[in-house]
Parts: sequence; C-alpha cells; structure tokens
Amino acid sequence: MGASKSESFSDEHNEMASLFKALSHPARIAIVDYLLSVDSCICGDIVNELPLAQPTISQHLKELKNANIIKGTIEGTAICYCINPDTIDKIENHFGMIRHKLKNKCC
Amino acid sequence: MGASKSESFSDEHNEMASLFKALSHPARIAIVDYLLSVDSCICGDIVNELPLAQPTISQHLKELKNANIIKGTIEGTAICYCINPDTIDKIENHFGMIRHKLKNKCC
DNA sequence: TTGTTTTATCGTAATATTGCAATATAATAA
DNA sequence: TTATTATATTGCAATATTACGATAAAACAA
Repeated sequence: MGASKSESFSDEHNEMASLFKALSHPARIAIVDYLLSVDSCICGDIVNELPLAQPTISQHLKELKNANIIKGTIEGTAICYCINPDTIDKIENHFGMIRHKLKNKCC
Repeated sequence: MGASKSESFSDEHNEMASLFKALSHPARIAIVDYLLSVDSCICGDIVNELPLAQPTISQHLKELKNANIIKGTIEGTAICYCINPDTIDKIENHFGMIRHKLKNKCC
C-alpha cells in the first residue's frame, strides 16, 4: 500500500492530522514565522525570504491555504498573506484538551 | 529532487516541523488520544484499539517515541506507553509565541 | 497593443511515507 | 528445554511529498 487509511479514523482525528501535516515542513513553519514577524500582512516578498524556488514556495503556500492556516487576499498584482487566527485557536484548543486530560494521569 | 532541504532552515524550524510531522497521521493522533483516554499508562493493548496491523502500529509508535511525544517502559512481556508532558509543553509554548505575535497584528 | 511583474500550474525526477506479510527478538511460563 | 506472548525489524509494493524548470495566467504600466 502506501496511502494512509484515513477512512478508518474519525473526522476529528483526520482533521487534526491534516492541520499538523500542513505544519510538518520547515519551509511552512518558516513561512508562518515570517508572516508573524512583521506588524502587518505580507504582500509579495515571501519568495525572497526563503531558499526555495518560486514554484516550490507557491506550492507550500497553497498547502497552508488549503489547511486554512493562512489567508490570501489579492492586492493588485501581489497577494497579501495573513495568519488565520481561527485555525490557531483550533490547534490550541486541541492541546488544551490534551493538557486537561494529562492532569488526570499518573505520568 | 524530493527530499526536503532541511539544512536550509533553522534548528528551531526543523525541530517544530519534526514534532508536527510526528502528529501528521490520524493513526498517531488516535494513539495519543487513546493514551489520554485512560487514567493510567497503557500496557499492551494499543494494537486492539486501531484498525491497523501490528507491524504498522509498531512503526507509528516508533515515530511517536523518536519525536519524544510518548515514552515506553518495559513491563515484563509488555511495554507501557505514556504521553511525555515535556514535549506537549514545547508545542504549547510554540503556539503561545504565535498567539503573542498575533496580538500585534492587524488581521 | 507590448512589456513587466507576480503568482499559479504542469510535468517530472528524486525521495519519503504507509501498510503489511514474514520473520526475528525478548521475556516469561510450563 | 519448548511453548507462548508481546513487540520489533525486514523487505517490498503502493502511494505521497518535495523541488524545480518551463510555462501559463492575471494585473498593471507604457
């Protein structure tokens, strides 16, 4: 085989796995970090910030967009990218649940 | 190509990406969830909980162990698995940083 | 119109992941 | 010793990901 048996798992588990998969590459972590490092949204200059070719970055941005981790709005010729706080919330809530359950355990 | 250019990114970005990669499969999310769902550590019955063959689960457990997300201690014939709270802390701190930086932004 | 700039898509090669049967290993029991 | 039980490893096929050159598309400028 090779494909993951996602149909065997719950929607919740698949959804969280998809979010983490979107964050599972250093280039995508670096993109998120860069978007956070400036005060406003970033219009256009992400390609110059990373040591990857433009089509590769475009592909990584697409994955982050598909996972709703970032949002992109067209501004003339460029595209402005921003973090989507709602998705950050979702991930934080997941770890809040983990933290809560860990309190009841012996480890 | 195909291999990710991890040497081009910072240690911090690579480390976070590795943690998220370990959580990027629904079976591994389900394993973590199961370990959290009982009051004590789990000795042995993870294989019966998931719709995957024993070698596949062993492989997923290995990845979670390599990422320090779970710990395993030998108990006679079985192995007891537990969540490693330190790694959960590390991930939570990362999102704490993201949350902090998001407050200074316009989105 | 033509040219420029920015981002997306296509095509493809290199590499990684997923899943499992078969087998091996390790600890205990009989 | 020989079983038995629990987990790990090996080997391989199927599939997914990563990266990038070439090219396309979209918006604007001259």
